[in-house]
Amino acid sequence: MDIRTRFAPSPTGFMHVGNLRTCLYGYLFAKKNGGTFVLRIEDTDQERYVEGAVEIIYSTLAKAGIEHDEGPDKDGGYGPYIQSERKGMYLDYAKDLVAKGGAYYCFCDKARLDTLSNDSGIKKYDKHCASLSQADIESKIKSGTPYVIRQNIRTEEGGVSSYDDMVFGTISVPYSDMEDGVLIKSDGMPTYNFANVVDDHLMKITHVIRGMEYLSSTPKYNLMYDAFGWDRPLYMHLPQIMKDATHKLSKRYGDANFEDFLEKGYLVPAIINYIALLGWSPSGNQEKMDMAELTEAFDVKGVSKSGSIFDEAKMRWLNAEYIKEMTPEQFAIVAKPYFDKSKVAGKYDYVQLSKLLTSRIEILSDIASKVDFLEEFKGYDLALYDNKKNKMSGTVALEILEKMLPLLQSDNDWTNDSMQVVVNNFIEQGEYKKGQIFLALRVGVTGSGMTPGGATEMAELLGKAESIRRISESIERLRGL
RNA sequence: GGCCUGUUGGUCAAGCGGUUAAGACGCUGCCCUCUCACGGCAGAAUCGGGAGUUCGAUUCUCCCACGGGUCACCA
Repeated sequence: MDIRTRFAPSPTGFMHVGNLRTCLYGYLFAKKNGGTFVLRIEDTDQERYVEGAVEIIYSTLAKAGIEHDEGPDKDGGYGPYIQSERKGMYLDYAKDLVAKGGAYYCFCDKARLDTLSNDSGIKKYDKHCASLSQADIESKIKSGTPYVIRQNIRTEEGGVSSYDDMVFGTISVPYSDMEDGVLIKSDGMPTYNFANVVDDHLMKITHVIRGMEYLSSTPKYNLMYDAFGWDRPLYMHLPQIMKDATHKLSKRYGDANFEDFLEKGYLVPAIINYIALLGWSPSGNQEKMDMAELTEAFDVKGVSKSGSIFDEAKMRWLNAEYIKEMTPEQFAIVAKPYFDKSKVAGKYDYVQLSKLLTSRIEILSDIASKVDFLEEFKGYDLALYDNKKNKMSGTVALEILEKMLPLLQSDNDWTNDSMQVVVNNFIEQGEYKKGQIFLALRVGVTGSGMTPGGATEMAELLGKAESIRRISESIERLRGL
């Protein structure tokens, strides 16, 4: 059997990571099994439609590296792939279902429906119109009475609708607990429940992979497949991604969108890798995996039943892992926008900076805080020279800097290596300890207690002229102590 | 409230009747080291509760508690 999965988002805004994960699993499952991954846009709800949301769906998939085999832009023979373009067909299917006894016309108006609430305020349709005579139905339709088409759950037969979910196992819901839901709205449009079943069948979807909010309504959908005489698909329901123990990650928090993470400086492979691990665990111990590895490793057996809390700290770690394996040149390219926004914008060689940053940055937006000090030399705290362990103080630093200045001035290469030679020669004179010398130099040149690299690396970065100028300035300030 | 469903360290999780209850993130300490990182090593920390079944339960059954989902002419 040719496996076909689909991702069927509604164009209602940004791509939430929960949706992305559902999409990812559908993609991985299809690719793992040599199947087809279909993209279908479910835009039957005009009220929730958001301008530009469809473009976001395309761009997200493209950026994420999830390539669909069929979709609105890739006809595979099962189109159209946009639900609103399919709207003409649903009514006929609904009528067919009525003919087969799986649905019926309902003419109840809102006023009557409102009277159906039970003691706890929960209403359930009472099948009032299920028993209408054929003549009644025809005359009401002829007279233009608005109607909907409802699913006909054969509650009178008793029974239970069950199916085997790929992750949750057997799910059973008694007919008596189901309601005759609306399939076709009074405007002739299908509801999600109906369109979904019809579309999945027509598109020959074999495995329906979606969030677990559909877990308990799936038996109802299966009854529709049965009534149509269609084969039921297999289902893989996914646990939720939570913000904390009691709240699921939602769009309301605004920080759970794929785009937001990109802006914060997360790398696409890291985001994909992390969300793949949320709710699924590979059989081995390897956690860092690219798309190809994920595809190879993906297995329903590893999908968990319980919801998982989104842990940004772990995603940061993964992101850092991806950054660490980049070359300075590669890093400089993705980091450029962040360098440009920092105080060092345009003043330093980004590749040089990148050499120091790849092992010290977790996400790209950390860049500014790591490099801004380069431009914040003036007025630094002279107490930075104090260090008990090295018996260091401003006084000793002054001596060291005064003696080092001429030595450094004679170094014309001004590379990390050349300066190492100069400094090592000075160390060998035995007058000061290595730690004291480097501390004096590092602070004297950077004005910072913590730098992303050693003293000579920083000096190389700043350039000879600027470094000498700064050392001189530091000497002046230290003399004033 | 009815129905569906879940519950292993702070977090992600492995486990599938007998284990010293993996691994990862985070955290703490040590080593490396001119600071910061990286890297290496070590450590603390977990089976929601109660009944059963069993020679033996984290694993099986039931009940309870606590979460989550669902109950629209939204998807």
